Amino acid sequence: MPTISDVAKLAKVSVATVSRFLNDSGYVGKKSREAIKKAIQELDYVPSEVARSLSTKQSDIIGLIIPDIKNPFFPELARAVEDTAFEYGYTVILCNSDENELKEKHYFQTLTNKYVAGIILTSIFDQGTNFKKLKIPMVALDRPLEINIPTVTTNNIEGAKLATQFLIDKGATSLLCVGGPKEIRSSKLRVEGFQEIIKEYPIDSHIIESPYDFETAETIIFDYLKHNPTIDGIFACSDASAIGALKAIHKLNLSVPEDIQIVGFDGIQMGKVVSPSLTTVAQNIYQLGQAAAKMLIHQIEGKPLENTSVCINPKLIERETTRKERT
Amino acid sequence: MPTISDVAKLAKVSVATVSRFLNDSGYVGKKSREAIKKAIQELDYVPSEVARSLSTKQSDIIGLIIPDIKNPFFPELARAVEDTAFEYGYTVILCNSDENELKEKHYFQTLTNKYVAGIILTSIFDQGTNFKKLKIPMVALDRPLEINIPTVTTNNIEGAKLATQFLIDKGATSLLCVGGPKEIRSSKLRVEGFQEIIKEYPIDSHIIESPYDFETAETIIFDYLKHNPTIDGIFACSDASAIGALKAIHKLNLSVPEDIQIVGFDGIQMGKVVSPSLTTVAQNIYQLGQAAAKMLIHQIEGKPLENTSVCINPKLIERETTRKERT
DNA sequence: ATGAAATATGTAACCGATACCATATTGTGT
DNA sequence: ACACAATATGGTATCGGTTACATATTTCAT
Repeated sequence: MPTISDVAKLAKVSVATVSRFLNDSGYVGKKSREAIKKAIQELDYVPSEVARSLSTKQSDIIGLIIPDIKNPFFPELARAVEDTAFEYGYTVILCNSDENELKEKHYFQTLTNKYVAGIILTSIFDQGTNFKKLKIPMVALDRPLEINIPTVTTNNIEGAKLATQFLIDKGATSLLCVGGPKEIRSSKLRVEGFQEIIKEYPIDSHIIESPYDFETAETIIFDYLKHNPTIDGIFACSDASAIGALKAIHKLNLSVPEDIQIVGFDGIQMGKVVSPSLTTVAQNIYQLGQAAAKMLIHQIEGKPLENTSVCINPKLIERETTRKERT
Repeated sequence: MPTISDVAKLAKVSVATVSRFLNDSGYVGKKSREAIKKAIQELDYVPSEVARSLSTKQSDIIGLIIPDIKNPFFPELARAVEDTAFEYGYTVILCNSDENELKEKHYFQTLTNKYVAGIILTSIFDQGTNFKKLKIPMVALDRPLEINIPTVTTNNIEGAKLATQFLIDKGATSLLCVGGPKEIRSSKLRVEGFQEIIKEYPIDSHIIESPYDFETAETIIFDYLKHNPTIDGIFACSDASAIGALKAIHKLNLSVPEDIQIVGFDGIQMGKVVSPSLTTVAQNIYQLGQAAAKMLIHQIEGKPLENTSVCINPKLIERETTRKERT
């Protein structure tokens, strides 16, 4: 691999001049410019990122910390982040935190030690104190944090309202809201949205909590429905629990949407594929990731942020777990 | 951030001694050892990976090049790789190649420029010449390459045989094999396995090709089935196309498994969730990723590889797209 | 013509490690 | 006690860039 001094030698200039040329900093004469261009071409020279990082204390790596790439929500997000990073010449390190605070801290340590340019974080912990110390550009994704860093989220309240209103419009009269783990703020907001609509109607409503995975959700919902047979509409705060609900209802020998209607939240691929296919409040996951990556890169490159936080409106996708007509 | 020389100063030794201590190379006296330990503790010192990389021309980063993390097969794989990397103190850069040769090359360039310790590659291209030049530790994952590098794959032929035999045992008499894109070697092998079983039976068989995504698969299979109504068993070389098949059959107003039985290949999550749930040849995806990562790290750390290639046997999971009893 | 400003370029310190080489000290066999 | 090996440690070049500073040349207004 050729180095900057190889280029300098071939172009008969100093390394400083080559460096100035590469970074477009300071003056470089026309002749030198040409000579350097030729030398770079000839040697097939690419500057060493590592050396550059050591010198500038900044690499072209972005850290992406998410709970678990296996969770169907995150692949698309990761893809969006990687695509955007790629477009701007950055590279992505993938970190699965498992929502484990220690692991998350460890990643912070590792990433800063690599002089990453920035971090995109989907976390339930309020790492406030940690961040401040680091002062690396950062964007919170999907789940708003307490501390004041730029954030990209879906409009959770609005989405929940959409879903709840839709269920009511389709004739549901006794609603169950399946919330996610209470540590997750976005889930809390979705429950809030649900409540806001509910309080405007003289309607029977229930709220339960369940983790975001189908198996557990299925069990919990199964039990709850068994003891509450009046329920005829479910708003699940995640598609995963919606799918769990679907299975639970099947097991109870009830049918969807005739006996119980379901609206999920997230818009993961799987929702298309289950049957009946899932009516859901779809987040624009790709857009979320893209927005976060762009915001981060803007920060990194010192461009002013027009918005310190972005809130993307979700869209209700009507599929088969809700009725076609108002009953 | 404290540096090695801060530690040296505090411990009243030279940086060389600290370095020797850190890397356990060369002699370090007992007194120095203690002093250094204390200094490190006190300063909360962590060696700079970047500086180390520059010096040794090797980082603790592993590059993972896959076609697309959105493809449901890869999240679990990526997770396995990341987990294993984490366990051994490595970090993973995620690269989505989109099976685009240029993009893949670009990633190779970027990764080597970062002095990555090794690369795990799922590619259809035979980058032989590129690799040789780089001579970075490398492992081919899932899709065997022509060139001779360590490889981790599922036993595709065996899996296909399992599936085909199973369909025949369950009474299918006219089989359709839905292969993947012909550039993908694993898909070719699955078709081969299919053929090997078929030729032992006096059975009607068809082979078609379809990309690995449901929408397209659905269309292609729909058309094919319409013109070939005798078909009563489908072996799809991917779960994605199996799910496509499922939908196509529904559209034709036929039922699964009564009219047509289906066996997929891959064992992705989604297969559990569709209804009827998918009988499939499940790859042990996590194990694949883990094995690949371990092999790579062994190479990196100069440990001898006991096997230059690992072939993991898949397992047939019987669910609802095949009949319970032989007809 | 002249001095200030703008342009052009080179030297060398620095980023934070590693590792080669030289030197000093200790241990061991005879 | 002496030679020689083993142990312990430090100095410093090096990895491949960036950048502050010094110096040289050109441009240009007055």
